[in-house]
Amino acid sequence: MKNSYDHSGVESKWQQRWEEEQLYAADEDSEKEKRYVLDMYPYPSGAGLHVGHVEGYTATDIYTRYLRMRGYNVLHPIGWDAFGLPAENYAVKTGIHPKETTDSSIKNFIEQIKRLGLSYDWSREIGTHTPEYYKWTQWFFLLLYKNNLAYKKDAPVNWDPIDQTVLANEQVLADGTAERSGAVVEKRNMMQWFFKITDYAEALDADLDLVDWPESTITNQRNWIGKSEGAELQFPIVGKETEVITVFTTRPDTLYGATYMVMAPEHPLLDLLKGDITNWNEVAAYVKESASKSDIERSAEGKEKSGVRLEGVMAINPATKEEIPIFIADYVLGHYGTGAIMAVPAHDERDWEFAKKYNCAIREVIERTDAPAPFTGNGILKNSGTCSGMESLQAKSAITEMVGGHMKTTYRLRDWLIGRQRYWGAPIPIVYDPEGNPHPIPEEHLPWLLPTDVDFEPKGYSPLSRSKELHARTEKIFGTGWTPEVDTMDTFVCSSWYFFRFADPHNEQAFASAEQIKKWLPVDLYVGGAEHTVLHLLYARFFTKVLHTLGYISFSEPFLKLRHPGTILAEDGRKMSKSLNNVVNPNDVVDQYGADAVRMYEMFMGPLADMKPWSTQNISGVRRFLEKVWRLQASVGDEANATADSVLHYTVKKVGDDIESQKFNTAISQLMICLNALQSAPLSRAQWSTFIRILAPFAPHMTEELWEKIGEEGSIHSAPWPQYDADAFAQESAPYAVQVNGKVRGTITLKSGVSEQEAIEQAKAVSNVAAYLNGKEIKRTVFVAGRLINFVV
RNA sequence: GCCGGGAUGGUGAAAUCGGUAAACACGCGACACUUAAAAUGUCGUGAGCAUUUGCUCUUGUGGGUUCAAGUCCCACUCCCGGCACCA
Repeated sequence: MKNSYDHSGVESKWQQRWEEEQLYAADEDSEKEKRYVLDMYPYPSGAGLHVGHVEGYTATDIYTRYLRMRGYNVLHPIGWDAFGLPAENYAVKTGIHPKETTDSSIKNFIEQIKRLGLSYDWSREIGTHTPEYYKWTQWFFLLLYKNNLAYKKDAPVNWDPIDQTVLANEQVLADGTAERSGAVVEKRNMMQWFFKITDYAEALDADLDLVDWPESTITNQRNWIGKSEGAELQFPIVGKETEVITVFTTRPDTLYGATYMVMAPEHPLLDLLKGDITNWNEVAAYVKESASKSDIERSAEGKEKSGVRLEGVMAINPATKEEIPIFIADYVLGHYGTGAIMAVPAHDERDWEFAKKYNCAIREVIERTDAPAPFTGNGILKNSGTCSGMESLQAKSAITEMVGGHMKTTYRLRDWLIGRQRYWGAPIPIVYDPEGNPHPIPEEHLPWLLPTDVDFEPKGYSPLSRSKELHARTEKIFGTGWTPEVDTMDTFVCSSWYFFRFADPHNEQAFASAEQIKKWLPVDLYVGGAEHTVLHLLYARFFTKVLHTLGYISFSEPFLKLRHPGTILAEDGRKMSKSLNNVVNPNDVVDQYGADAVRMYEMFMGPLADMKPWSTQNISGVRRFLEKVWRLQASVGDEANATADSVLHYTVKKVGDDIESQKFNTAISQLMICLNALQSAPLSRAQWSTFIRILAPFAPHMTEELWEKIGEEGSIHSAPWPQYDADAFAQESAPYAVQVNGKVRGTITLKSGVSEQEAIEQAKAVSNVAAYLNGKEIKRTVFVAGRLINFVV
């Protein structure tokens, strides 16, 4: 077609030239103000890029290109989250080494990304599976280990029977299935490596106040951390001088209503009381049964609670001095609070239910008017000794103090299990002496290489244990009888610090130099999927806070501003999936419509954060817009299009503002409005130059070609963003709505400086309005400058 | 159950501070160009009534505040995401 725009020729021409010129490399020596714009680096899957990647990457690319034109020194890097299970599972099936599949997937990703014209600084590319990178992942492990933030513990853990590895709590969904494999997770007791993220629970919660993140992401993280303020109280045990039961409660004000106690079946005190418990067989059986169940299984069995009373032992309510019975029940969780509770059946639904079933005493200690029990609200205390008559909120600290307890904050967050019984990950840099004690591998032996002489078949224990090379290496360096740690690290460890590496990707002395970190970090804008709310985004914050406390960095939050692109659904409104055969492949649409059109379409679909369905029909609208732009170059001459000038100035402002707030859909609308205006008459070279420059971040290839065609030197993407003149679009006159009783009855055009009186005068004269006002008394007149006049009759 | 977000034409959506709802597109219809089609261009397009200038209704449902509500308040329905025996 003669008139139409040849996207493939133009796009490949410029992609090649940009690469040769390293046009998008961040400038280390520049004095210009920095900006760090980051995409969540992808897992390089065999399936290649999907349209969801394109959405987020285009958003940051537009923003990045805009910032460069505005004179910022921008860091916009990309890399690969390259360790992980899909490649390893593929290796199990085919025998092809994961490194091979990963590297070929990366190659494919690079090709696809380059075809989209994304302006990454390729000189900073990283891959977490390279020894140069995982050397520092291991260094981070040792840093945490040396600072008592990494420990090994025999603990009940989540076991994924399909992927044959343990998982972090964050990788198990609410329904008890594994986030990755979909398998129902089993509970196992295993010796495992943990990071002590709980040390940072308070900071992780509090510092969410410091960041500009989506509200839902902040709340979800808060929920996960689960901060809860209450009190720790001690209940003596009858006949025991040394032992007490410590409980955590958010309602110390209801202490007088505590008529029994419940401990988790795994509570350590149980062993000490063993000799006094007369029904030990029954108790032991219950403990054994509940130990075999995961938390999910415990709660999945419905709200029907079970428990066993410890016969022969009693506790003492420290407020009433009454002797009260003790139960064990699996609705009390061993890992939360102190693993024991005081039960207040009158004012807690769970305790109420349990008390009804096991015939426990129920005593109301809060005044209330309505009958149905239990009452969980606040109110005036009763039956509470000297505290009766107090307001329950005030009584919290008073009662706590009275019985010698203390106020206490607890968190739901648990430590991060980082060991994996799989091959394709960074080896944990630990060796064991012949007695089995762990020792950190000295830094000079890093990177501690992932051995290659292993079969990948998961057999319920780590494939690295089958590596002869790894064992030989360990003995050679550390001595006979020494053995290597054979678990590898969760890939989320690799991604917890990658954004630091981009600042200084080739440094061999440090994970990144202090100067380069200071120059580039923190990240100014971070864009990526919302599915990482309690995974990557929590872990990366944890690592950052550790570096902060240890004095490596001066800031405590890694990502100042975060945005999530919404899911792109298939044309049928369902999720894209291979099995539904409704996946849109970016390659195909780029072939057909060009990268510029695909980029602009994805931005034009709707607000970045919204879930939106793909529409092949709508992409042709954007393509049509680009063709109109292409044809407009024929109308460029010496004379300006006078009628379009104010629109053009306004568009410069609007597009700039919208890019800064990531409202790309309305920016594109405005560009369309502007084009429609420019088409009305021939336009000047200056107008054309302005228009293609503000279009450049969206359609980088076509605008670069047009820039060259008007004989401009250098790249349009290095050209300055145009200035606008606010006077040019200041309205000399504005249309006013004329309302009678709030209903529009006519419109008039008034000069911008019009007086209220004159406006009212003219409004009354509008014939349709006059008819409505005829013979009626005007009770009130409302005048809103630039908008409307409203007569109330 | 609790927390967060949302619901606007046939479709994707827009609407600074409460101020003419539906911008910009898609689709559809008519016309122009063409032997014809495609492409392109012009006009029209929330619903209904009247068709001439107009009138009535309309932003999930029901109330309220206000001269004026998509926007603020109260109650509810449904959808999406998260958490869920967390004491």
